[in-house]
Amino acid sequence: MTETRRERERDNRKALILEAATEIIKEHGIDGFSIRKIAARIEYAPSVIYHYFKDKEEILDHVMQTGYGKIMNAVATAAVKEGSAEEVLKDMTRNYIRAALAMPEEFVSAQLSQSTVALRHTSSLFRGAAKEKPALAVLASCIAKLDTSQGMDEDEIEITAQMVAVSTLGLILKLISERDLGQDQQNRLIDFFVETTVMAIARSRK
Amino acid sequence: MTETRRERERDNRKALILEAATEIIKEHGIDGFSIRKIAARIEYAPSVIYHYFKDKEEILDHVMQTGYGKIMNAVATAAVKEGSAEEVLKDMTRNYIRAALAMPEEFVSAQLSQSTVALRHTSSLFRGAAKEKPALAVLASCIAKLDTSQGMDEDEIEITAQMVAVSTLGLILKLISERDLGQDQQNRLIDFFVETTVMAIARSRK
Amino acid sequence: MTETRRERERDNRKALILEAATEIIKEHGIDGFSIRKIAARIEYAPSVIYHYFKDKEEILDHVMQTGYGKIMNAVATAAVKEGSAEEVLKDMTRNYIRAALAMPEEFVSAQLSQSTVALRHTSSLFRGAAKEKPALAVLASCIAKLDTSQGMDEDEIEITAQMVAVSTLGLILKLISERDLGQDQQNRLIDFFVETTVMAIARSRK
Amino acid sequence: MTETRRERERDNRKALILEAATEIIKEHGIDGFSIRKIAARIEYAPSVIYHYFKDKEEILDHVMQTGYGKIMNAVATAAVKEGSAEEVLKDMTRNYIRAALAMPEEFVSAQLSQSTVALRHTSSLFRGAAKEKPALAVLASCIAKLDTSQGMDEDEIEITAQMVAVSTLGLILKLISERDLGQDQQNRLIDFFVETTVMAIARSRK
DNA sequence: TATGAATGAGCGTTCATTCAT
DNA sequence: CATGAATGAACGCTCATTCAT
Repeated sequence: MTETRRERERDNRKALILEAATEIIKEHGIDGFSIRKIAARIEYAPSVIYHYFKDKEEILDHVMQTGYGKIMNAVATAAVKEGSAEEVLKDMTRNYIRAALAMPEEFVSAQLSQSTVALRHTSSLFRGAAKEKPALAVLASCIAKLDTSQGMDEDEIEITAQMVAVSTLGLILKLISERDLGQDQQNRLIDFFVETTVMAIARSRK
Repeated sequence: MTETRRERERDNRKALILEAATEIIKEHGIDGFSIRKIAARIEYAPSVIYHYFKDKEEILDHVMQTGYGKIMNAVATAAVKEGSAEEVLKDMTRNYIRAALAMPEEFVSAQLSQSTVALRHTSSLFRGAAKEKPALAVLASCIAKLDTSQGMDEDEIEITAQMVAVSTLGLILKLISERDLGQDQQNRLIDFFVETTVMAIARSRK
Repeated sequence: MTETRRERERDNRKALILEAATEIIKEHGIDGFSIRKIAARIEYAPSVIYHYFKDKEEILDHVMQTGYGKIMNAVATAAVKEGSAEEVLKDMTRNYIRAALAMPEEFVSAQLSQSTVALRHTSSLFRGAAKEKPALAVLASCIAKLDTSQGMDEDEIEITAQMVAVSTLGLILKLISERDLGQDQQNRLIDFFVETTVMAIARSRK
Repeated sequence: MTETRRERERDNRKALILEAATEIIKEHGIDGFSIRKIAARIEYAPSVIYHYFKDKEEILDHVMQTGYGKIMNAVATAAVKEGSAEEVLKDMTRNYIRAALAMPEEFVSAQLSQSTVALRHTSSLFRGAAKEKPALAVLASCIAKLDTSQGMDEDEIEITAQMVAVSTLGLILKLISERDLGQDQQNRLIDFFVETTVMAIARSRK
C-alpha cells in the first residue's frame, strides 16, 4: 500500500516535470529547452530531475510521445463524424493541421527527431504502414470510402494515404517555419490545400 | 601576379572554412554549428575565422546559398529540357527530390531552421513569393505552361506552385527521416508522388 | 541548525567573492574587473560565481554599496558629534577626505566609472539629489544649520551642498593622483581647503 | 632632402593616426578605444600602426598631451581679455569648464591617467606648482590682481589657485560623469559654482 | 613601408551533469 | 528524496600584438 502511494507520488512528480518541460518547449522552442529551466519552473533544484529521468533526452522523448497522442486524438475526432467520405477526409486533414499548429514546437520536435523512440512512432512510409500505424489506418479507411476508390487495391490505398500524410506534413512544417505569414494567408493556404488535395484523390480514377 | 596569388590563397582559405562549416552542419545540424567547431576542424584559432567572415551569420549565409544553388541547379536542369509541360514538371520535381536526398542533413537543417538567416532563404509561403523566390518562379512558370492552366490567374498559379513545393518538401523530409526504407519502396513512393501530383494539377481545371 | 550552518557557509562564500571582487577593482579598476578574474583569484570555476550572484552587475552593486557605506560611516560619525554647525561641517568634510584616501583605487574607480551600476550610486548633481542621496542629505542638513543659511531656500541649500561635494571630490581625486606629494603638503592642502570652503559658505550671505 | 621629405611624410602619418585616435575616443570613450578601430578609420592594416607607435599606450599618451594643450589655450584666452580681475577670473573658470566639457573623454583620460607621461603634465598640487605649471601660473596671477589679495603672500596665492583648480576639476568631472543632467541644470550648476567660488575668494580677506 | 595571417587571451554567460550530504 | 556546490565545456566575439613577406 505504502509502496503504491509512493509510486503514485513519484508518477505525480514525473508528470509535473513533463508538464513544465512541455510549457518550456512551447515558450522557448526546442533549443531553448533546458533542465535548468524545468527546475526553475517547478521550483526544485536541477539535480532533482535526475532522480526521475536519466537525462535530457529521456524527457524530450516523453514530451514527444505525449504530443503525438494529442495529434492522434484530433485526427480521430474527425473520423467519427458523420458526412460524406469527402467531407470526413477534409475535416480530418483540417483537424490534423490545426492540432499541429496549436503545438508547433512539440510537433516539429516529434516529427523530426531522429531519436529511435520518436521514429518508432512517426515512421509511416514503409510498406504495410497503414496496418500498423493508427493514424495512417484511419486515413486509409477514409480514402477507401471515397467513390473513386472503387477498384483501388489495398496497396494503392495505402500509398495514397501516405502521400496525403506527407503532403500535409510538408504544409504544416512550412506553416510553422513561417509563422509570421499572417492569419489570412495561412487560412488561404490551408483551404486551398485541403480542397485541392481531396479533390485530386476524389477525381484520380475518373 | 602576386596580387592574384594572394587573392587565390585567401579564397582557398575561405573555401576551406565554408567546407568545414558545411560538414559541421551535416553532422550537428544548423543549431550545433559553431565558429569554434569550424576552428577546431581546420585547426586554427577561432579568431582567424573573423579575418575571412564578418560573423557567424555571414558564414551560414554562404553555406545556405551554396546548398540552395545545388538544388536550383537540379531544378533548372529540368526546366530547360524539351518535352511537354507535364514532362518538364515531373522531371523538375524528381530532380528536386533527388538533389535533396543527396544532401540530406544540410537540406533538413536548412529547411527547418528557425534562424533568421535560414528563413531568409527558405521562406516561400508569403503572397508574392513566386516573384521573389527563383525556385518557386521556375515552378510557377512551368505550371503556367500546362494546358489546364488556361484561365488560372497569377495568384492561382502561385498558390498551386506553393502547394506542390510544400507537398514535395513533406515527402523529402519523411524520406530522409526514414532513410532505412529500402531503395525499392523509396522509388515507388517517389514515382507515385510525382505521377499523382502532376496529374492532379493537370486535371484540376477540366 | 544545519540550516543555519549552511546559510553561514553560503554567506561566507558570498563574502569571499565580494572580497576578491574588491581587490580586483583595487588593482585593475572597475573596467578591468571581470567575473573570470574573481574566479581565478578564489580558485573556482567561473560558473560557480553564478550560484551566488545573478550576474556581474549584482556583484558590482554589492561592492559599491559596501564602499559607499564606509564613506557614509565616516561622514555620519561627524554628523552626530557635538559642536557648532561650522565645526561639524569641517569634521564631516575632513572625514570624507580621509575615508576616501584610505581606499583610493576603489574610490576613484567608483566615482569615475561610467557604468550604469556605478552611476546609480554616485550621481548627485540632479535636482532633488539632496532628498535621494543620503550623503548629500547629511551635508545639506548640516549646511542648513549654519547661521548664514537663514533665508536660504531648499534649492539653494541643495546646490550649495552639491558644490561642496564636487569641490571636495576634486581635491580627493587630485590627492590620489598625486600620491607622492608628501604628508606635509597633503595636510596643508586639506586644512586649507576645509577652512576656506566652510568659511566661504559661512560668510556667503552676510 | 629626401631624408627630410620622408620624415615629413612619417610625421604626417603619425598625425593622421593620432587624429583618428582622438575621434575614436570622442565617439566610443576611452574604453572603446582600440588599435583596430584606428586602423579601420584610416583604412590601413592594424599592424601598420606599430610602425609609428610602440603600442597602444604610446598613442594614448600623445592624445592626452594634445588635449591638455587645447584646454590650456581655452584658459589663456580668458587671461588676455580686459575687465576687472574678478571678471577675468570668472571668464577663465568658465572657459576651462566649457573647454573640458567639449572634449569630455579626452579630458577625463588626461586628468586621471596614472601614466607617468600624463602626470608630468597634470600634477599641480606640489609646492611651487604655480611657478612651473603654466595653467596654474595664469590662475595665480589673476588671483593676485584681486583687491582682496592685498596682503596675501606667494604661498597663499598659490594654494588658493590650487584650491580653485581642484574644485573646478571636481565640478567638471562630475558634470562629465552625469552627462544626462540636462542643459538647464548644467548651466545652473556652472553659474552658481563660478559666482560663489570667485566671490568666496574675493571676500576671503575682508 | 605596409600587408595579411595568425595567435592566444580574454570577456560574460549558459549548460548538462555529478556528487557528497 | 532533495539539496547546493561545483565542474568543465561551450558559445560568439574582440582585442593587442607578432611575424614573415
